[in-house]
Amino acid sequence: MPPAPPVPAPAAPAGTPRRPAPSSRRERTRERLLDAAYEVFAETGVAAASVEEVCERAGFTRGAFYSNFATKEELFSALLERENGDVLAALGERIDALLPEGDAPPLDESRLGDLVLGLLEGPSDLRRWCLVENEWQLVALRDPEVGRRWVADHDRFMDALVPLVRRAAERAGRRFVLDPDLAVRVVVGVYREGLTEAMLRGAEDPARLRAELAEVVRALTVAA
Amino acid sequence: MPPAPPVPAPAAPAGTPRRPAPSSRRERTRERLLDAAYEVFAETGVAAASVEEVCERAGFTRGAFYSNFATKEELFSALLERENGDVLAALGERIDALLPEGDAPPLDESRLGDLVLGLLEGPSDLRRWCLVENEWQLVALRDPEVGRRWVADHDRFMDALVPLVRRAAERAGRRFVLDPDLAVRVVVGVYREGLTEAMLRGAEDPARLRAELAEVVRALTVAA
DNA sequence: CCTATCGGATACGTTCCTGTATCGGATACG
DNA sequence: CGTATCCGATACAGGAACGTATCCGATAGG
Repeated sequence: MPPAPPVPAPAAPAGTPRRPAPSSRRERTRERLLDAAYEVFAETGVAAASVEEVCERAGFTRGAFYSNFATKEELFSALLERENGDVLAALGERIDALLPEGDAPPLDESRLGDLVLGLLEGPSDLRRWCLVENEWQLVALRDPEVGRRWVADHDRFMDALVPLVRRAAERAGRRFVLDPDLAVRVVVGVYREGLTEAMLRGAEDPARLRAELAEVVRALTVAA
Repeated sequence: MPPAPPVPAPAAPAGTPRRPAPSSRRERTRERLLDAAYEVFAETGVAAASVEEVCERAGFTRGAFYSNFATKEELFSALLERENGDVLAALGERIDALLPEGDAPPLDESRLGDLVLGLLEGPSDLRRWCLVENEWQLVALRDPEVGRRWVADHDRFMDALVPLVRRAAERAGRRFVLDPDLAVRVVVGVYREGLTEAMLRGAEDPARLRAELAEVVRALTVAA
């Protein structure tokens, strides 16, 4: 059997229109392995996933994998690095889009929920990202090494988010009645919790979540 | 080799002083298998845990396991049932303890954080329970069957908690400025998040968490 | 005390996955 | 166009965990 026709890259499975296709051969296979890992890890979990399954999904054999990564954990780590980078980049873009430099018309209080959603709704495939992120957290809770990285990334995310939320609140003519840091954590927590609960209840309806977020933000702020 | 001396039950590993030791032989081994599963699942995760490891930890061979459970998933399910029952029972007891029938002296606002902690601080080994619960949620997100059970148990928990929190707030002379249901979810969310973050940051200090909870409760309520 | 049943131990065969060592086609470069 | 290097495919043990079939000591009932 000839070395398997290179499989014309599964037509970019409705994801990652953001990343430019890398040029070198090695990078391409790495990228395809990461794509496959993203799918498989989300479907079956990291621990239950076999290297074989990931390779098969990517259209490779294990030879390709062991030529690019030493272990499954290293693959997972690389995946997190890639996706986290994307999420932060997307967050930056959305910050610029939602709150442009020039002082635009002040925000309506009733649109705060939309604003929060607009900020947090990062990854294209929410379900996948939610699953992998939860898994990541669990791994971090067990492995101190991973734990440190989780903390670092989490801090980075918060550092990007908090000042933005303050600006948004100001522009909406509101002020948080809590430590802003804590307030952001509360809102993010509600968002995450609401998301997973929606997934579990099978409700694809984001309206409820938006309303709840708006209510929480309203409750945590007062007119400045 | 004689059928392995029954190993005098590992001296009840600092947990479950609550359950009375069951009498029949079968129940005892079941119980010991569940204890071991609790440990192993928390340490390595359900997926990564092998039936063998659990049996070994319990002082049995796989024969005992397959005589009591069909699959690892069934074992996990039984474990959840047992622990969830304990958590709910403990919650009920704490409700009675913290808010006895007769109208006691009204609560100080500043002690709300303690109250919340007192209510939520259920299981003796927080770390273990946190890990297993997270794992449970992940399994639920992937398996609709488990998902339904998660939702049911979650609702049951909330149904027990919400009226209590309302009473507590009343007795403290405060009123929620949100839908109480949502408010409780917010507080529980902050608690959970704070807990896992504390675990990840290695801070065993519950003072910070208590302060944050109190602040959130204060922000979400007004004097009645 | 004797016997029947139960429950856990033991001993298999099987399946799946891993990791390495080697081979051969593809790509880059002169 | 030819050659060297790279990189993924293939082949090969080895190991780990699974599930079952069977055995035998322990417990309960008479």
